[in-house]
Amino acid sequence: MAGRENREARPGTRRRGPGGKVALADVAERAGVSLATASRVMSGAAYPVAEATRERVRQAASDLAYAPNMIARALVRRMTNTIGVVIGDITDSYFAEIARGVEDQAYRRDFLTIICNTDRSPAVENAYFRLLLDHHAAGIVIAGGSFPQAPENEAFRELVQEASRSATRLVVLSDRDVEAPAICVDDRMVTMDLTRYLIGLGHRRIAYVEGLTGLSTSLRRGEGFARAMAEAGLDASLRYPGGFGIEPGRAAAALMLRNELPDAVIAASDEAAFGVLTTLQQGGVEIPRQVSVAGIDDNRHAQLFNLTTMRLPTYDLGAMAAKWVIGDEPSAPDYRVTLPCRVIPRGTTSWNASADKRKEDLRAG
Amino acid sequence: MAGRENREARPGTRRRGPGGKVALADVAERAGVSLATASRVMSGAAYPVAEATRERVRQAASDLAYAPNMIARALVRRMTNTIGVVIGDITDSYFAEIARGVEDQAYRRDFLTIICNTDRSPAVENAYFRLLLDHHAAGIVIAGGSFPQAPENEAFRELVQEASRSATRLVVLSDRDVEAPAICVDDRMVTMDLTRYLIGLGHRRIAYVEGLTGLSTSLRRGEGFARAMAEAGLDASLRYPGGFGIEPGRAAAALMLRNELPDAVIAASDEAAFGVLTTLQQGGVEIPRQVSVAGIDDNRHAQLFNLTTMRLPTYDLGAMAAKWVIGDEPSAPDYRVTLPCRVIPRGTTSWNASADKRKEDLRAG
DNA sequence: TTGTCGTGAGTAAACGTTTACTGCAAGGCG
DNA sequence: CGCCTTGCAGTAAACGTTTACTCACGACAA
Repeated sequence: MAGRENREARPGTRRRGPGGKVALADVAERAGVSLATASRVMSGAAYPVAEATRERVRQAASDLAYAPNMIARALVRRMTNTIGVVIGDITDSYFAEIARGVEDQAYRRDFLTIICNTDRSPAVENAYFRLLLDHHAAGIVIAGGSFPQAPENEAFRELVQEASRSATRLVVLSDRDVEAPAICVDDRMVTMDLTRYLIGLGHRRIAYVEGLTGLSTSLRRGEGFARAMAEAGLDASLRYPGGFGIEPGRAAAALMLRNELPDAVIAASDEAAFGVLTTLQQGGVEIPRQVSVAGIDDNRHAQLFNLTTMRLPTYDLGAMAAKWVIGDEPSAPDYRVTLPCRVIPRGTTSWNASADKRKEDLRAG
Repeated sequence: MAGRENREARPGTRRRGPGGKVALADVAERAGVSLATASRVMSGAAYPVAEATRERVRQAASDLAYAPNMIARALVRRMTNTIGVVIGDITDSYFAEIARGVEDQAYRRDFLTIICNTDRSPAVENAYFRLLLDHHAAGIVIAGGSFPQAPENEAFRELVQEASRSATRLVVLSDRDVEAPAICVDDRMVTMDLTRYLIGLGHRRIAYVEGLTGLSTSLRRGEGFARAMAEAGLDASLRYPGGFGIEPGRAAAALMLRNELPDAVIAASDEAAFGVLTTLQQGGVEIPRQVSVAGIDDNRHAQLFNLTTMRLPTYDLGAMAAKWVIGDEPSAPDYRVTLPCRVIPRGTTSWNASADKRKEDLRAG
């Protein structure tokens, strides 16, 4: 018994290779158990191993500073401990918040978060989708809206099919019209509620600065604005081509300054609203006395500008997606959640003074 | 010859498994070549393969829609096609820009970018470092500064050692005082140049809003401020405890409003400068007539606030790091680059009117 | 004719885990 | 006393590539 603690190398056993990395075989050898037993202890599998043996293996692993090779594990499990997040641009705080939501959940379970910036190119989106599938990511979170007209949509659909056949879980954070779990916001409702809020403040002549042209999100937000205006019997034709960045907001505001000012402006994003806000101010317009301005997002800087905005649950979108990907519930192909949003009233919007006049006119008339 | 196109299965050959995934063996079989040859064609290795054979394999791969299993490849290559980026918080535009720089380069070579938010916790930083090492990332980019006092520094140092023994390349984007390639900015020079610029504008009483307490970057920036003030014979004691966010800027400005206003304020980050700026304005101070304000970073919103700031090459920091990680040059253990920064003068700083008076006083006196 | 070389292709051994089987005691039961 | 569980642990076959060797074959010089 004594002196035979270390058996000679079995086939499969191996001392530390040239890389110097200690492998599970080294741990097994030191603990005097088989590779299988060592694996069962280290991988935390629910498998009957005597407590004494378990402890011996743990000790050996700790002595040797054993670090499991995740790649080898991934090979047999057919799955890496990674979650891919496909977004427009990490530099955009909207996407950054989503990514952060994913990452926080991922970190808790020792998952790694892969960021994929597409710059809203459907081709790049597909390329990344493929890359993540090839990487055997545990999950893929696709966060951008789609371009209903894009020719790449067909390929995208095929990739979704392929994903559903594989073990990697797909979540979509915007209505992509594909068979995949979706965690969304009701974009139509977002602008409807915001528009109603402004109408409620007495504004009648409301301008809308559109989102990025062709994007599904933009389309739906535009619809929401139109519908809310229509239900109040107002004219929804005061629209400006836009985008989600600062510049489009600036350009729209510059146009407004040349004509009769609107009572209020809704921009499809906070950034665009910042552009509108600063440009109007530079043009001598007092906000909110003359014009109310509202954005969508409630990003970190909205508070700084004291901007009224629609708060979007960006972080939660990401966090929920990650939770489902990592979670143990069985796959739910018809999983679909809509998260609520709400108006955050701040200083860039106020009661429309001229509305008082209108009311009086009505009363008098 | 005819009818024998498909040889029977050799050992190692295998039809599509339950996962339905086509493997290289399937391609080899269809092309009527060995696994090795198929591998040599698909992996693009520089190895003599006849053009006809090469084409046959390519065709087979394309017919079967073969997608190589990156995990298996990674196992034998002992390296995944991933780059880890360890940052404070992706939601902070400073880090987002760095991450974007990395990702752009990574994407070009089909590398995946892993984002690791530490929230500036040395413990989390180490945990992620370990995780990335275990993941056999091709490279690790560490972007945050260090806390010279942190007890975790010892473990960090050991991880650096381990990294240097492994094949994964480590780059540090801030002076971490470890044996690793570094791509940095001279933080001392950053504040020195900015302070000199303000002194050049005639400001004498200059306040400094510090960065996050204890962080090496903050310490060096503080030193730079002090040195520039000293060399001009000015008092550098007007310092406010700070941080890199908006709130610390606000708090510092609130304090300033209670006492004699400074001629100018330098904040250790743009965000803090935004806080200073808006709070001073809300307090009735005219910028830049009464007080000049400058930040550090030149982030996306600096332009919106018309903020004078020091432009930091954040994107390039990330891009260069990624290039080196992916690049083919042999490892350069003493690789060390310092990137230049420059002042971006904007509207929040101006010539100090009272300096004219001083000058006249001097002339008269 | 024989030895040498270059070219193109195949064999099989890694890479480091996980896990489906198999095996062996010990204990319960008829 | 034989048989069937049950609890632990070991054997070996995957997982899907890459790559160090080996080999066959034709050309070419000696």
